[in-house]
Amino acid sequence: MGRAPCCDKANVKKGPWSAEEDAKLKAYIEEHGTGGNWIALPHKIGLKRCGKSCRLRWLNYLRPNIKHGGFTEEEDQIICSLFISIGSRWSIIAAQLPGRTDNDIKNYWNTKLKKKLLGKRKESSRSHRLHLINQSLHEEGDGMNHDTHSEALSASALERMQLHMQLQGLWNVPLSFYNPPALWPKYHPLGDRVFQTQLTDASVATDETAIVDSAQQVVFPVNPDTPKSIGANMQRELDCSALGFQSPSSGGTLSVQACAAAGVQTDLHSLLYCKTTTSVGDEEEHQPLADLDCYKEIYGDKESSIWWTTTGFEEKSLMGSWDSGSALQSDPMIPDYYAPQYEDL
DNA sequence: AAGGCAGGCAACCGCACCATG
DNA sequence: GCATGGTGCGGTTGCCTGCCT
Repeated sequence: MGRAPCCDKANVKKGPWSAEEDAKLKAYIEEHGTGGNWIALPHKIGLKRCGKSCRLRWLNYLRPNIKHGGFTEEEDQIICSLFISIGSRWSIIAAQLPGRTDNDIKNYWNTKLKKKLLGKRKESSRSHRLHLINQSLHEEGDGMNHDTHSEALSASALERMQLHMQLQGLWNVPLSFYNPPALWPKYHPLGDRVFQTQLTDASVATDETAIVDSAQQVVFPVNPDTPKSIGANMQRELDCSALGFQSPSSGGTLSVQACAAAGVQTDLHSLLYCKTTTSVGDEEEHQPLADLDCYKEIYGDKESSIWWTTTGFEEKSLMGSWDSGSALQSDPMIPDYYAPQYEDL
């Protein structure tokens, strides 16, 4: 037996909000706040809406300082960076983009960014290759149930892996370079300071708004507007993985990551906008992605080529020959999905 | 001009988490 | 420790709009 519904579904209005409803809700909340109870709120103001619907409307549309559409290139890069690292944690991603809502970002990702990055590819070919991969893992691995393994490869994880491969294939750098914790502070309003702190003194962790890891090291500054639950979620993320920086004192590779942080903007930018920047003196040279040698090598010249190539994925994953900088081993989040399988290869 | 189709977006749904008694 | 209610979140749905044939 399921739990009781939060409202009387027969007596609540559904569908698009009218201007009058918007005005009522906005006026009430601006004057009284939510009162800490969304369920009771619609009754107070005479709206025949579910409390959850009111909350959603307020958070995604009526709330002050909400931005709609017009995502900037920098925002694109932040979204992509974070998605690659943490997957579809839209609320966490939204917390890094002031004025953006998780719903907005989710829609933007699903309708535009994903297509931009992953490109058009033949679904059948992709499915076939995934089947081969799963089959190989099943045969060579620990005898894990094939179906179970397939299910373990969530769509989100697959997309993230694909993005990893895109980046690695194009720039031939260890995927650990894309370790986003090195990026988050960079992008965050507070980030420069925190990031500099990382570079100079890993022991400093005085910012009250920062999340601190078990070693009392600042690993991520929390947006003051971030709901507590989001902060808690992020803390869990950080707790359950090696997401955080490796500090110089712990023998980490911060300088490399710092370089990577500086470079990843360019990399993602290139993927997103199909151009690459090559420093030639003070000049920047833009060239179409399809003209790049590495692109041709990976994707081939023919339009029918798919991005998911032997050189890009299968060779490494099926033969268990990931580089020392292997994405799946170094990415702090990927192991959630893959580690148990790859350990045995 | 009309019908089909795909993309974009707002909103809904169900589940998980958290606080409280 | 358990039950209950409120909230947050991600996935999904369905409507609207513009484009194509």
